[in-house]
Order: sequence, then C-alpha cells, then structure tokens
Amino acid sequence: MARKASLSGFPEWLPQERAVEQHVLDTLRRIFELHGFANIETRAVETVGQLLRKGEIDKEVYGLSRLAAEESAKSDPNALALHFDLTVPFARYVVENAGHLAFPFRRYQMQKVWRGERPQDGRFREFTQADIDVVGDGTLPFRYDVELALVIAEALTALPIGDFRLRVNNRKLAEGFYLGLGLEDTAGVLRSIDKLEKIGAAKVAELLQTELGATAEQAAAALALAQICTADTSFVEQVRALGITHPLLEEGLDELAQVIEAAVRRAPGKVVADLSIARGLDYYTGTVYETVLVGHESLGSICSGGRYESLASTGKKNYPGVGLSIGVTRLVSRMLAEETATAARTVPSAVLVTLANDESWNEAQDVAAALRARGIACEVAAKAEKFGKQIKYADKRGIPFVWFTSEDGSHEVKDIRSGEQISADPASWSPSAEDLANRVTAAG
RNA sequence: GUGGGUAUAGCUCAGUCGGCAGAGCGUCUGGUUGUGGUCCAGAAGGUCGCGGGUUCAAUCCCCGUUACUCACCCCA
Repeated sequence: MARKASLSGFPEWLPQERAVEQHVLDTLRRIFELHGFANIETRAVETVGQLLRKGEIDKEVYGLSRLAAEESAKSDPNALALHFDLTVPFARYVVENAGHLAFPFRRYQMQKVWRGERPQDGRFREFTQADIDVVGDGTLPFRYDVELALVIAEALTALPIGDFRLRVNNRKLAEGFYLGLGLEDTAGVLRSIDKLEKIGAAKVAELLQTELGATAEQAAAALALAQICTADTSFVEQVRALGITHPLLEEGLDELAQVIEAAVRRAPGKVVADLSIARGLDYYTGTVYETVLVGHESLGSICSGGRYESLASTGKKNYPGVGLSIGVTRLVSRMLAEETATAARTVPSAVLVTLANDESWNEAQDVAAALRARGIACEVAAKAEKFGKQIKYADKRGIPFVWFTSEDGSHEVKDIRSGEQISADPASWSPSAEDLANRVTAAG
C-alpha cells in the first residue's frame, strides 16, 4: 500500500494511509495527555544562529529565503531556516517564555521537521516527530528519566506496531568506564563502539587500537562493556565484574539501574539495559534511549532521546531536560509497507443516505442531520442513481451502511458487508461501536 | 556529500539484436424499469524521463542531464 512519493523524501499518503497516521497521532496525544503533558506548537522557522547553536550540522538544514532575494551569506545568523528537530525550538521557547511557564514543565509536541538528507527507506526530508520532554529550572530530578521511559513504553504499546525494545544506556556509565580504563578520548571510543552492530567486534577492536591508541586489553574491556545487555539490573554485576572503577561509572550504574528497576515492574519485557547504545551521546549527558521494532531492526531507531544537563541556558539560568522523540513518519511508513495496521475505510462516513428520487434530497438531509446530531458520520448521495450504483459508491469507500427511505416515509438501513437490511429510525438507530468511527486495526 | 542500479499506460512490468507501442490489474461506459462486489461486451489512457549525437530511420546505440532507488555518512 505504501507508495512512492513524486518527490522523494516528502511523503504524501492516501486517505486510508493518512487514517493510519492520524490514529498514531491520536493515540500518542491521548497517552501523553493522560500523563499530564501539555501541548505546544512552535513555528516552523528558526534563525540559523539558533539552529546551529549546538553543532555543525548545517548541511542538513533547509534555509528559507524569498525567491527574489539576493544570494545572501549563508553564515548570516539572522537568516531563517526550517527546524530539523523539535528539541532546539523547544529550548528557545522555554527560554523565551520562562516567566510564563511552571517548572518542571512537561510538554508534548507533534510537528513536521525538515532535514536535507539523502532519502532512503524509512528516511525522509520532511517528516513528523512526536516529542515529549520535561525541563526544569536549575535542576531536574532524575526521577523524570525513569518516568519518561515508562510513558514512551506505554505510548508505543498502545500503537498497532507489534513488539519493540526500548534500549537504554547512560553516558556517565560509558564515559566513566573508559576513563577508569585509561582511555581519555571517550567520544572517539563511543564512535567506534557505535559501529559494533555493523562491522563486528573484531573490526571495532582493531579500530580502537589503530585510531585511538588503545591497548589490546583496553579494547577488549571496552568491547566487553558494550556487549552487556540485560532485561533486569544484573548488568550492574556484569559491569563490576570487569573490574574498572571510577566515580562517574558508579553514578551511571546507579542511574541506569533506577530506570531498569522501574521498567521491570511497570513495563516488563519492553525496556532493556543495552550498553552498546552510543548514538547521540555527543549531546546527551546521562540517560540515552533508543527504540527498535522487533523484526525491523534495520529500520533504525523509531524513538530516541536522552538527558541534557543544559537543554537551554541564558547567562545565569540553566534548564536541564530529558526527552524522547518518536519518528512518526518512519514508524507509519513501515506500518503501511508491512500492512501491520489498516484503516477500514477511505472516508470517515459510516452511512451513505441514498436518494430514491431527486426530489427526496431534503428528506435525505434530514435523515443525515439526525444521524450527525448523534455523532454518526454520514453523507448524502448527490444523484438518484440506480441503487446498485449508490451502493457501489459506498462499497468503494468502505462505508459500511446504506440508508434507504421509502415513499411512505419508512426507513431501512443495510449493512452492505453482510447484506442484512433492517428497518430503522434516524432518531435512534446507531451502528455498533466498531463501525462508528473509521477503525484502524492491527493486522492479525 | 561519495559510490552502484533503474527510468515504457494510473499501477506492476513486457518488448523491438534500430523499422507504425504491448499485457495484466485499475478506471469509465453498457448488459440489470431501480439493492453492489461475480460474469460478459466495449472504451478511454503513452511526446517509451528530459536534451543532444550517430542513422534513411532511435523507445532501443552513444554523450549529457534530471528524477527515482540501494549502500556509505548521519539520523526519527
């Protein structure tokens, strides 16, 4: 069902596909709000200076200029560009509105973002992210790192996407371990470790020795750490068994253990401690999260995030935060391609009100109005075509019910899936709960 | 940004070793004086991605270009 877009990387869905995406967004919204997250929306545009504050990914950023504008200096920090994620705009928003927000501030945000990447399966240039973050004024209790993992696990469980694994690591743990091991270039080690799944342990060991000057023993220890992956807190013992000590390592072990301990109770089987998770560690300062769909690991992470010790700051003030971002478009594109979930109809209508003759249009509108007044989505046929055609109109759209009104004013409604036809009253008839809305259901 | 593959009907693809362009599915119309999905008949729909070259002749060969696609990079 998933089709190629005319412009690669800028996906557009058919109505039935969009229904699946909307179901995902509705579900996420419901779960996030059940956990008390408030919604905000930020503008699509930020200044270049704001977007590049943290890093050097400028080649991924789409600039914004008038067609008539002169070729202006790209380095102009006041030039405008489309946001490439929702975290950077959120950080700006927090600083700008700090006086109006109550901290810790928890928000969710579901918007399009843009990245000038080479598109591929599951990778887009325009896509939707659904973020939740909590940001504190000055300090933010670690407890939120635990809570967010649970909220995300609950949200993903509510989606018709099959099994997933929320893999959690902690940068302090990894960094402390490498420092205790005597490897100073912790970022370099992490970059190498990140390749573990792709190139294998032997190649990574080689890389660590040739490029980072590690000894064979140090490389082996670093690899041993990365290969630890447990569904409970037993990773702590496994790390200690490697015999490395460092204050930062202890702190990281304690934090990660808190997350896993809570997850074992509240989201059993969904969250694992995976010490090979290294991505994004550059900007994160503690907990890091990454999520894969079981059986679709090659799709990459569908939800990632972590702890920033200074998500935002202004002079004296510092705002630490922790958050995660769900790649809605990536997730939906795979759901559509694999048909793990499908929408029953191409339109919201549950009922098509037919016309017996062209003069009965007003009466048909009365029927439709009575149904709509009770929350039943319906539409009225435009022409008094043969009933066969009117039924076909409904069938092609997946509309389950067709309404007939006789000249004597009596009504009948037909379920075109079963063929069953019964007399009905527009003031009281209702479809079953499943047929009321366009249901999105997981494939069996 | 680097490297490989592909480009023919709305979709999935054939095809001509250079000589008027094909199938299946889908779409539309009719077959039923009114209750669909089957069946039958018919129709519409293509500058063979775009530009140039070779040739009597190019959708086919050559060059360029654009788009799509896969891998790398990076990431949701």
